[in-house]
Amino acid sequence: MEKVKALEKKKLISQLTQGKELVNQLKKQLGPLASPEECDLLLGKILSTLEKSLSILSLKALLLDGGINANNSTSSCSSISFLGNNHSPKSEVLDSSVDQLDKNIVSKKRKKSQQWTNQISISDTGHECPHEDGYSWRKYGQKDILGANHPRAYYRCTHRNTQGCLATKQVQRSDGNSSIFEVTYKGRHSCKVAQSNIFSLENQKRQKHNKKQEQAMEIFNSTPNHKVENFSITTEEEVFTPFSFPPTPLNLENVEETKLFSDSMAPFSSPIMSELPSYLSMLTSQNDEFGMDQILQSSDSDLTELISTPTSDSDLTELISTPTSISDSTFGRDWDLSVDFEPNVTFDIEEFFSN
DNA sequence: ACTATTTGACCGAA
DNA sequence: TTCGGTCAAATAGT
Repeated sequence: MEKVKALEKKKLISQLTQGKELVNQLKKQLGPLASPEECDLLLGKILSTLEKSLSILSLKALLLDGGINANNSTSSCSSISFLGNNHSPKSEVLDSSVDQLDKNIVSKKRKKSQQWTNQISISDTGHECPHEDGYSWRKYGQKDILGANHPRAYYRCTHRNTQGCLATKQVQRSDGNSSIFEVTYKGRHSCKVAQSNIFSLENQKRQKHNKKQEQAMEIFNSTPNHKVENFSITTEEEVFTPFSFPPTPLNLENVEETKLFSDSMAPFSSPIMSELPSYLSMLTSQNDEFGMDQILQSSDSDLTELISTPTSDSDLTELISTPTSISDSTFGRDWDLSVDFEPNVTFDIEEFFSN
């Protein structure tokens, strides 16, 4: 356990140092010759760094709290936010999720909620609609939120009436960075139409990605000093499935949906898949403790690149900030990291690591 | 005509 | 009473 603590501390320091360095770079970028693209890139990296740091801290707090229970089969999920401050309106959503878990613990008689809450922050860096996620949404309301600079828009699945799909989402521009949209998903899609939409969206993304790589290779090869002989185009598997385990079955009752994603979709393919928890990337470095080294084959740095580095202004930068339920027997055992993070946890860092 | 969005009203929780 | 979430009539777009 001591080893793990040292590793955590080292990782945390490394992440924070990296963050500091990136802020310095950004500071330089913000001069008269500032490049918006470069600033966007740096901001994404900074956010990712902070996110990972907080992941480490949150997981540690969670572990201290005895939050992970590998045998627990609860479907309760929640979110963690790294982008807002304590007064951010979305923290209310998070708090409610935590409350919900607490209530579930206190009263086991109560039926467990079928609802899951998720948050994905999307940096709107380019031409793609920041809200485009393959699903078909219908806006049903907008509200000015106290303390927030931007109103919150409420969407529900278009197929609510026709198919009874109860999925909803909330979209709000980030207070700190208005180019970032904070998207909170609530409820699962039960509609069938959405799945084909997502699949087609994913295919478009993959095609774009491959095209970019081909272009990059051409440019690279045309550079005299950078001739590449074995430039292997990364396979879709490598690009889109940084984790080697099947996607999260958010609703075990909804086998069809789960199967579809398992068979054909990558973890980051949809809102559902995008909720792969950032703290899992951190777990990869602790996999000896969790026995996950056979499961999580991607390195931490790989993940950082995959998650936080936009390859062009048309790429969506999905800052995955939401741990959610992971329950899948494909792991060789029944894993369930259905955990709730308290985003507003405060603690003494020295005390934190001295435990 | 049909569908989507806007926006003030309403409701429930805190 | 306040505030976030939803409803539903009005409006806009096709």
